[in-house]
Formats: sequence, structure tokens, C-alpha cells
Amino acid sequence: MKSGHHYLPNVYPNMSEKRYRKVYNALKSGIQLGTYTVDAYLPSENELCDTYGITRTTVRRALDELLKEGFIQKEHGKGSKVVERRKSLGLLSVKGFSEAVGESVKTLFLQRPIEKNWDNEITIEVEPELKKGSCYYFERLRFVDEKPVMHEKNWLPSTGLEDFTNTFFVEDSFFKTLSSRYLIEVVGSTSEIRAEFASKNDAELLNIEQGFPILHISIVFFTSKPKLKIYSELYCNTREFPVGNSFHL
Amino acid sequence: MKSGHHYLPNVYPNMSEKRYRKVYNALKSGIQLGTYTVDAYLPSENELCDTYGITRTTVRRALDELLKEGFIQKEHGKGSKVVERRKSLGLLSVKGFSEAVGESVKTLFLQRPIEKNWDNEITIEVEPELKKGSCYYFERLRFVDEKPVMHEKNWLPSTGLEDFTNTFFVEDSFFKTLSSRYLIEVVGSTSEIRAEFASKNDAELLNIEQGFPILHISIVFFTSKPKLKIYSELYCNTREFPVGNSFHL
DNA sequence: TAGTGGTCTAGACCACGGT
DNA sequence: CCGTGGTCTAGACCACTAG
Repeated sequence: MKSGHHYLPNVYPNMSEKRYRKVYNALKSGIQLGTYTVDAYLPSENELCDTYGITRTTVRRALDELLKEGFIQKEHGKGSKVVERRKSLGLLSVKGFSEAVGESVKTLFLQRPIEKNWDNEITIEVEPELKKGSCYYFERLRFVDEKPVMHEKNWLPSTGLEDFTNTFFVEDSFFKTLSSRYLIEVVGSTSEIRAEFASKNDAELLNIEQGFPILHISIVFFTSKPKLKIYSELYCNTREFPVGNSFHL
Repeated sequence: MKSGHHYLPNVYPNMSEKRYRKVYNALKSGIQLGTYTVDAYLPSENELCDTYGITRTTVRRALDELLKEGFIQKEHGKGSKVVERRKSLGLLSVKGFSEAVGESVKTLFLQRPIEKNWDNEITIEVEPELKKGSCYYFERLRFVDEKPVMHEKNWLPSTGLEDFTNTFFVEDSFFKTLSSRYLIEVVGSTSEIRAEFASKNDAELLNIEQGFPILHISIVFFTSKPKLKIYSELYCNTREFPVGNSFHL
């Protein structure tokens, strides 16, 4: 047939930002930067069509993405509502950590973020390419009800995170900081879990007898920034607070 | 404008199976029943359009569903390929269990499936409504390299699973059996993880000294059958084989 | 070059929520 | 009733894969 009424002029022939991606990014930023707060509704699909001069199919494609990533939830006849994201993530969390947020949860830095060389303490294999550069490292001790429950060590490549060593953490959460300050989201993880005897150091930190069983979790988190992976080694005293994990399709 | 060329006659006005759902179910069954085997390609989107007399949008909607649930993966320019599903599930698995499949993995039933009353040993809360009925229970000891690594107890409501106590497990996998015999899929889980001293019984079963640290995982699995939840208590010796977990958006 | 999936348009009807 | 999201049609062009 003829050359399709218009579709899109060759403004977008090759390598270009897809339209749904543009809407997606705009909305995501709006959520992360607080333009759209939790429980607020995004503009309706038709409004978004007008705003961006695109069809509903494309708008819906963008919203589907946000839905899949847990930023919004849709309500038939009402609209797309912004929700707390973490619920939909299959991330490990100490029971009563982020859920029972705020109350009686504390975090102590044993080492504030610094730039250094990669460690040998990471049990999950780090891609050799990454090891060529340096990394950021920080170490924390996390409390629930004034009791230390998790000793945490984190490594990540020191690339692209503007001024990371001087960044303060939003609500003591590294992930929330990544999201709101750098617009980077965690999109996946792989972990290995072991039961071990507490080392002398961990026993002291977690205030338990040496040789008490602790949970040792090694994780690599994948993010929306292609080369940014986060490596964590967690040591948890689960006597009172088990570690939880949920996932849903 | 006039009443839309045709769209769909009022054959589907209210409450009816959506068209994409029909395609989805057909393809899913095809995968589960072996019509489409792993690594095979599904019919192309255009073929499916013809087969079902629908448009590509609708076909793609069905495929998106299968994609999200991890049944297929798409290859631009080639087609939609059937893949091993578990990879995309955030399910806990003993490293080298299903992955290093077959070789040196064994399973021993300590208790074959029986019908009985609900237990008090389940640490994750069971919905009171479920407890009114009876449940199926089975208990297994699982080996890697001839070494016992996991002691597993499982409970599930005894409703709707035709002849479950006499069912043989496909490839020693309960989930594969659910999928291929009952067309039921695991769609989510919630778990709690603890490090504990091995009990006398578990120490014997797992061939370790009593008081050695083991991983205790309590899980409830959600399935595509609304009221069917599966409760598991796992006791793992992670000295050689850590437990793994992955998830991806 | 043919075929497959990826993106997008323009427009329709249906079902749900609140006024 | 109107507006919002849910489903679907018909057809287009683009980008990738393979013979």
C-alpha cells in the first residue's frame, strides 16, 4: 500500500529512543522525584496520549512497564495509582526491616562509602572486567529493636555514580538512594545462602556467642544500569528476626 | 461512528473468555503436554493470527503473558522459543539440584504422600479456613553426589488433586508433577529463612554432627489454582551446597 | 529477500467507578 | 452519565535472522 498515512516520519528510523520509553522515563522520574507521590494517580491514559501526541497502545506499553516493575497498580475505572515499590520485589529482607519501617530500626556505618580495590571476600564471582577498575565499598550494622541483626558488606563498581562517597542515604536505604538520586532501579538478583558458625568478629558485632549459627547470604544485585552490579555479603542473626523473601509473577 | 466494522459480534459481550486468554491457554497446554518441547519454537505470531482468526496485538498479548511467566523467550527475527521455566522463578533451589540436573541427584521418600490432619510444625501461618479440611503430606530426603543435603516436609490442602497419593513424581519434582499432571503452576512464594543448630533427627538424616548449623527455610508457595497453597519446611546442610535464589523482572 | 518479532497509528466497543 | 482502564481490529513500517 501507500506509505502509511504518516506513522512516524523518518525522525525515528534507526536507533532512537522509543516513544513508550520516553513516556516511561518521564513517569518514572515523576514518581522518583516526588511529582507523583504514593497513592496519587498518574494522568489518565487519554491525557498521556494528548500530552505526548501518541496513541493509547503506546501509552499503555509504558504503563505496562511501570506495572511490571512495581511502580504503579492499575484500578479499572479509576486510574493508575503509584504504590510502594518494594512489595513486588523478590528481595531478601530482614523481617521487620523495611516492612515494620521506621520504628526501632537503626543503621550504623562501620565503614562509610570509600573507593578502594576489589576484595577477595566476595564469594559470588565478580566479572573479571569489573575487577580492573576500583570499587566503592561500605559496611553497615543493622539493628531492630536496638538489637544488632545483620552485618552487611557491599561492593559496587566505582563508575558513573556521581559523588557517591559523599551521598547521604535516603531513609538509611541504599536502594532508595540509588533510585531517587541516580534513577537506578534494582531489577534482579542472584544469591547463595548458607548456615555457618559465627566468626569471632561477627559474634561480637551481632552480640551472640561465637559459634552460634548465623545466616550467610551472598548476593549480586542487577540494576537498570547495565554494568552496575552490587555485591553484598550479609551475616544475619536470625534467632529473633528471620530473613524473609517473597516473589510474585 | 457506526458500530465498528465488526470487531466482535456480541458473541463476547459480557463474561466470556478473552481471546488472548484462549491462545495463552492453548499454548501453555501445548508446552506442558509436550506438544512444544523445550528449545522448540512456537508458531509465529502471524500463524497464530490465522489459526485463531485474531490480530497480532491479541496474539502478542498472549505471548507476553507466557513470557512474563517464564514459559518462553523471544528471539527477534527468529521466533518465540520454549524455555525451561524454573530459571525465571525466584524459587529457592539447592545449588546443583535442578540446575546440575540428573547427574548425582537423588531423592528418597521418608513418607510418601498420605492424607492426614494439618501439623503444628509449620512455622508460617496456615489460613484457618484451610485447616478445617485435611491435607496431603510427604517428606523427602534429597541427595547431591550421594550426600544428603536437604530434608524436606510438605503440606498441601487435599482438595482438587485427583488421586494425588498415588501419583508418581515427574523427574522427582513435585512442581513438574503439578504442572504436567494437573496443569497447575507456582506463581509466587513467601519464605522465612533461619540459621539453626541441627536437631538430633536432622543431624542423623543429613549425616552431620548434632549442633552443626543448618539452614531452616519455611515457605508457602502460591499456585495458579486459587486455593492451593503449598507449605514446606526445609532443613539444609549448606556446607558443600549452598541454597540459591534468583529473580529477574 | 522472505519471514519473524518490535513499535506504532487510528479508532472501536466493553466493563467498572463515581456523580 | 461520563471518564477510566481493558480488549480488540486492521494495517503500517522498522530491525533482526537466515537462506
